[in-house]
Amino acid sequence: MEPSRMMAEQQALASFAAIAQETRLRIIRILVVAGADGMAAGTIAEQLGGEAPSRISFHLNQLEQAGLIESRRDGRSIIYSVIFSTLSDLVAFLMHDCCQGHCKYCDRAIELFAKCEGRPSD
Amino acid sequence: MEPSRMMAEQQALASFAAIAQETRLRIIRILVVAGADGMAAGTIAEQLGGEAPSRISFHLNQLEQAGLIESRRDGRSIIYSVIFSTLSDLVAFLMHDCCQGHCKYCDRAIELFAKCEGRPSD
DNA sequence: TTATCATTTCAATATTTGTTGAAATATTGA
DNA sequence: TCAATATTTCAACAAATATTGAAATGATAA
Repeated sequence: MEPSRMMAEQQALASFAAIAQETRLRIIRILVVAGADGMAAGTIAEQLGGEAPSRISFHLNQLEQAGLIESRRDGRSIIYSVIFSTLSDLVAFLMHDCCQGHCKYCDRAIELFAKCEGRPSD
Repeated sequence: MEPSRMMAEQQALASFAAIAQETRLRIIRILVVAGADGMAAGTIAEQLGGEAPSRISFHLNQLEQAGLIESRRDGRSIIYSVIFSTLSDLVAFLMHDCCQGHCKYCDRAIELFAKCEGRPSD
């Protein structure tokens, strides 16, 4: 993969920092399951066991700043959803760090992974 | 992949925190290139541009605590090397978070990636 | 047109993480 | 043994991150 298609290091660092936190990793997992529909902030908080709203809001904001999730308003609620391409780029970045791009298995694995992006098996 | 073969969440959190730092990410990359031979702490510090030894030592320790690298003494030097299996498990963990394991592409990608572990193309 | 609901923002505080320089430890060679 | 080398450990400090509760914002419904 050419460097131009690789996630920038600063973006990768921000993404790793974002998911290196228990609550935020749980949020990502919840949103991956929710898929393209996304989920309201309040529903996420509920699934997390009713934590303080300001706390959830703080972590949602961290994830959004890192480019891992995005939000839209729907009536009173704010709906968050995961940005699969960022997650996918992050996996590819980590793979390349691991094998330094001189392994045919990784290139093929990245190629396959790019076809996924959270969609169910087809 | 069965949950039993999956990296534990706490291990994943520790690994993400470890690589979510510029100096440490650079160390990982240097050590991936160094491969199985590893590299002495001083040589790593040199490649990083001659930072304070205590600082490098601090970050090497963080990476070792997270299970991403290991060390052995060789004379006066301490040689660090990357633990490819941890890196590889981390990629697999992130992939599963992304697609929740219901995607055939990911399963195949993980299978391929497991064959790599930093070895050059063969 | 006010009350309520969903969420964010803010300020205070607590906690964790990173940096620095000096001193300690371990190994080797003179 | 003594000096030099390689690295870690420690204590002090600085900076970044997380939590809390209260107040502010924005949307809807009575």
